[in-house]
Amino acid sequence: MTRIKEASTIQENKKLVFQECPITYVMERIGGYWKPIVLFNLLSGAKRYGEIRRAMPQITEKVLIQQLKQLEADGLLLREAKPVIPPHVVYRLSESGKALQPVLYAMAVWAVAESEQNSPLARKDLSQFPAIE
Amino acid sequence: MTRIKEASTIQENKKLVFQECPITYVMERIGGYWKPIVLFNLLSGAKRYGEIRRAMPQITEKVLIQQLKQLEADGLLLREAKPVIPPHVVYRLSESGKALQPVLYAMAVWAVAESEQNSPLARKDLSQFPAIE
DNA sequence: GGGGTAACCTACTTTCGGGTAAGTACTTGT
DNA sequence: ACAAGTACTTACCCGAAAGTAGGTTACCCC
Repeated sequence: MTRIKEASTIQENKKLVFQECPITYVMERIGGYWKPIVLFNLLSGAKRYGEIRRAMPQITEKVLIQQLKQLEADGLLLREAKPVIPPHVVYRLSESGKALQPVLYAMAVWAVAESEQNSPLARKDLSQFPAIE
Repeated sequence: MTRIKEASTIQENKKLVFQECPITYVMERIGGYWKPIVLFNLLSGAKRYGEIRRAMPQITEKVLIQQLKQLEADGLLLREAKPVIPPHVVYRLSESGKALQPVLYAMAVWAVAESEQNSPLARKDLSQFPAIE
């Protein structure tokens, strides 16, 4: 008699757990590789699309747009487009996005401490970590 | 004359940017959906494999093991296995892992504030957020 | 000697994110 | 008349991640 695995209710469980684990909530909103990096780039102030792209040469245009759209739909940043030619689009953090500053700062502190341990050459400092506004 | 897109050097760029953006460093080590959640569950202390699994019914066994292995290989947690039958395996945060406590705490603070805004019903408090040890 | 238990492992399949490359609309500059 | 700039969009493809389902070991208990 082969028993059946109890893993089939995972999709149900997911919904319940959102109410339990705060980190799960965070991952649903800013999870993934790129979103925190985009948010970090906007911490220092509103930027045009092209500025963001040049600040992140690692990401492809397609994925950048996609991440920006998702972050906008998720209420983490605001898109302001002036109807001119050539287009002029500015992205800025929403209030929810600004509220992530402590999270990103804590990440940066950890990153600096860790990379110092691993390779003392790559020493950095946080003196000019973006504040808000 | 069709010009060639300048996106072909993305793999090269990625390496360079690690030295520039601290958030990128963080994403390389704890990026992805599950890793922060696993780390959060270990913040309150060492746990057996089965405890972690029961604490995270959303994740499949396969993926949980995989994430634990990756976190171990990445030096974020330590695995201690007692050679008994049935097996007895304990996972605990390494020093690097413990150093993530402020990051996870900042995330939890944000999550609580945000979920209060969105649905005042889901009110939570952080009074028993895991300290370390 | 059959069932329970703990911490896995393996094979298979589907899904999804991401990479590459190119095109578009409209204007300004030469 | 052509290139350049701006903010995208589209199509195609690929590999990695994740889900599903089963198996394994070796002991203990009844």
